[in-house]
Amino acid sequence: MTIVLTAREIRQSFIDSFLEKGHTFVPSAPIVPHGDETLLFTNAGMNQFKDIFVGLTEPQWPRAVNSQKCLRVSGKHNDLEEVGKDTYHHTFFEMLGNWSFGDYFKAEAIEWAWELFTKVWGIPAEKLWASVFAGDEKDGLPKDEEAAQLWTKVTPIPPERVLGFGKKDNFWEMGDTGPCGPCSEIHIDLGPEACDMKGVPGHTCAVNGDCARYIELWNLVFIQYNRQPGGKLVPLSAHGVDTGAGLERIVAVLQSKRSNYDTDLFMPIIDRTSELSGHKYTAQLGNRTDNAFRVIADHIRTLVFAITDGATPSNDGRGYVIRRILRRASRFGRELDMHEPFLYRLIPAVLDVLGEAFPEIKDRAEHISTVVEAEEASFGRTLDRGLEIFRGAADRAAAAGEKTIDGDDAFQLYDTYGFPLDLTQLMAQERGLAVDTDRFAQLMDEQRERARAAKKSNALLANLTDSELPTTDDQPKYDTDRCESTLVGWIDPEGFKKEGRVPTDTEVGLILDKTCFYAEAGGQVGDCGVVAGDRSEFVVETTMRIANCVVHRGKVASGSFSAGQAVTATVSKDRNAIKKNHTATHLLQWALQEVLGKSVSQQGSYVGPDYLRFDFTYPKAPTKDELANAQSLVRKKIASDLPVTWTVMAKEEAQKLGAMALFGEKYGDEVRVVAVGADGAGAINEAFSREFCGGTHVDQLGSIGGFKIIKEESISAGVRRITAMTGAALTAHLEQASDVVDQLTALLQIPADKLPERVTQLMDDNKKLAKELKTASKTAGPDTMAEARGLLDDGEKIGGASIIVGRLASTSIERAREAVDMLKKKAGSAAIVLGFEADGKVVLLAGMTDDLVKQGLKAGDVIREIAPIVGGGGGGRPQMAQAGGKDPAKIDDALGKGREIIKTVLGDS
RNA sequence: GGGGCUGUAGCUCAAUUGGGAGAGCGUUUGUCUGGCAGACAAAAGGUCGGGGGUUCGACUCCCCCCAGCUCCA
Repeated sequence: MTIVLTAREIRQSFIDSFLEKGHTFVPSAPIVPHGDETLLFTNAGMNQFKDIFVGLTEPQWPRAVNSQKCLRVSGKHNDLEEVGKDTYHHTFFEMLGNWSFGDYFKAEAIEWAWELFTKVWGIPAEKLWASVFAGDEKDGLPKDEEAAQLWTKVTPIPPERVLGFGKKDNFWEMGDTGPCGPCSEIHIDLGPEACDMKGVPGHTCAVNGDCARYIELWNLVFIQYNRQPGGKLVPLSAHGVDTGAGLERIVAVLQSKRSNYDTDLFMPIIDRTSELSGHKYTAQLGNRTDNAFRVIADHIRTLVFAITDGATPSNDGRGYVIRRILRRASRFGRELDMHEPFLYRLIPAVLDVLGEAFPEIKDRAEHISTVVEAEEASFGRTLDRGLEIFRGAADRAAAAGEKTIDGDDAFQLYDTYGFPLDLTQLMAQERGLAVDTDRFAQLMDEQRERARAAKKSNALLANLTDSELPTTDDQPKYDTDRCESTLVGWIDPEGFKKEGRVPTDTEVGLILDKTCFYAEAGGQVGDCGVVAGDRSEFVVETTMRIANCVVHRGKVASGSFSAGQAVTATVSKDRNAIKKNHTATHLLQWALQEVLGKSVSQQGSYVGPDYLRFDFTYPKAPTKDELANAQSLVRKKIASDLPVTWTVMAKEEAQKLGAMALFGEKYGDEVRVVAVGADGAGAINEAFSREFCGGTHVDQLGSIGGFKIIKEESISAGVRRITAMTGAALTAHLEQASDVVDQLTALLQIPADKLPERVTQLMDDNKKLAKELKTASKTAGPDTMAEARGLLDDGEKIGGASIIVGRLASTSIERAREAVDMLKKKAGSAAIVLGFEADGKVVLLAGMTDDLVKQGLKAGDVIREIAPIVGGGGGGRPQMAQAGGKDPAKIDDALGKGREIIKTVLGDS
């Protein structure tokens, strides 16, 4: 009898078996790579080791083993569209891997992989096949004979089951440049019955033969080359091993399941979906509802992990990818007749499956749920609006007698209103219409092209893939803001350099052997300041870190620089303000947790010289009182003037002390802990606030000076942002505010505390007066109505129509218009042109009753003719038109002309 | 980073080529019915997102900014 291992046991046995072989377990890096803007999400096990393979940094361990959380939703590896259609594509998956950094190579990698498969997991050896790289002429690479021979030497596999394949299958590259090498894969033969291409003409089951009978289980990559920007391959001196085995697939094989979705990694989620929707999952491919089950199960896993690690749905970057995945899942929920938010109700099922291996998702459960539910609701609104617009487009197509909906309409629906194309097609189909998808695709390409054309790269850092950057000693940043150092080299758009000179006015990134500048990290901005040589000066605008190298970015202000030169690095005075803000940020987080509870956890922060910003998870808006309490707690601590200390300790130890870490941030084995309220590193357990933090801080809380929350707002569902100020910036801010108050009290001659009341009263009074004025002006002043009646009495007649043309005393446009209306009513049939002067300008009004309009006499025409006479222009509708002008002396001329036109038109008819 | 759309009464939205800021719902008051549901009538409620510009005149046209939605990267 065979024992079926659970996914949890399989993951653990992989790790254990490599621990026994001298590997160090390295926990999964966050799925959202915080420091790396070139990568949206962690998409391969090797991401966190990239710097090691590229040679930017030294490995901490010769061998490592891990289970990496991976997301494949964008860029080179994008599996989003494939999910659900088959049994094995996922957006989120775990990659099991063992690693050698210049340590063991092909022989051990092959032998240990075989041992794990056949001995530990008991996969029958006769079902396994191996593949090796068969060489590539274009790259001038020979067949990987070494690997081919090792297979038969270190494992009992017969030579006929070791096959060679080309670059596509057996040469692995991370990107266009960088470390790469041939790889060797282990495939399993699941037997003829597993083939899903039976009956396809010309199909024969084979390794890499596209059917489900032979599937790849493990990829062993032998890193031995570096691909340079021109495409040239250079052998690496230090070899490495990078292996990757998708946990989901391994679990399916070991649990004898046809599909990854049938394993205990997915079934609990699918079962829950089934409960919620009332639909049954039948594990069929090509079935609409089963497809939906798979998509939903896959996507909710992705959402849980991405949101835990700090991504949040938004309209650009990572957040946008998250939003799209959520919407896709929500959309597929409709296939299962779920129209209300449901995804958030699947989260507990995901926690049950993966919460033990990745405890961080449990800690964030409430936050994930808030975010997901809010976003589902928002998508519901988007769909509703889209439905309206779709109706319009479909009606238009139907009215024009078309059988297809315009590609432009479908695109607009998608591009502007976020209405999915497949939904548009589905709904079109229901109305017997098709969608012009060719046109849609064309518009999509145009949009892509526009975006590409607008893209500009960060030129300074464009060519660093190959550079071996020196390590900078930046320990002085914690002790001093001025230090002596030596210029090691610099980075310009061509890459890292140490030969030649950097002349005046050039923008580069200087690299020193030692620096007191703080490189941007953990929310704290990079320092600015000056790097000075004997007769030269470099102004540092910001400081950043690439691997272990600190780059001072800025411009040569005078003289020139060359490598080897002695320099003095001086950090700007802003540093003091930054320190105050950073320590205050820690106090704020502590105070918020005191007041709002433990659901407050840091989501991000900004610490600059002018102000600080702290983003944290919290499901609703804190009340005024809660904010005031938090603020007062912070101030009390500042007044207490307790000391701030820091120390470096093992990560486990720090965690035991309860030090707070940023969710989704990656930390090394040794961490720096900043403790507030402890006197010296030995007393760190006495501190009331302990945080993992590499930033710079004040020594005593008292020096922060003051603290004030300036603003509290929501930045997305479940995430709040507090902006606050300290020190000199706060003083300046308050100074400015108090100046305004002083001016107002002087102006209104009342005490400051009465200001709001008085201003409200003034506003009310003003409104009242404006209204009174409006009614008063109807009765006061010249009696426009009477004047108008006078004009009517004096007016001549043509046919039955009164011709009323005349000048009024200065009045308002409104009253004059009312007079025109009155005249029309009174005369029954009338052609009216009135003019008057107001504020040195001219206003002309014309009005025609409908019967005259029918005869061709239009107010607009008349007004357009006569307006130029008073130096203006005008227009309007046939019944009523209006003009303005600058020359009051010509009013009578204009009126005369108006009379003439009216007579001409009416006389002719 | 680059496009598209939207911003008008408490809410949902109208306003022809630039020329009277409106509707429905809601609110308040009054009337009707024994009370409620409701019906009828009246009223209140607007920096037309903000700032420039063009024009005699801008909700409307142009430019900039802000906010929301949405697509591409």
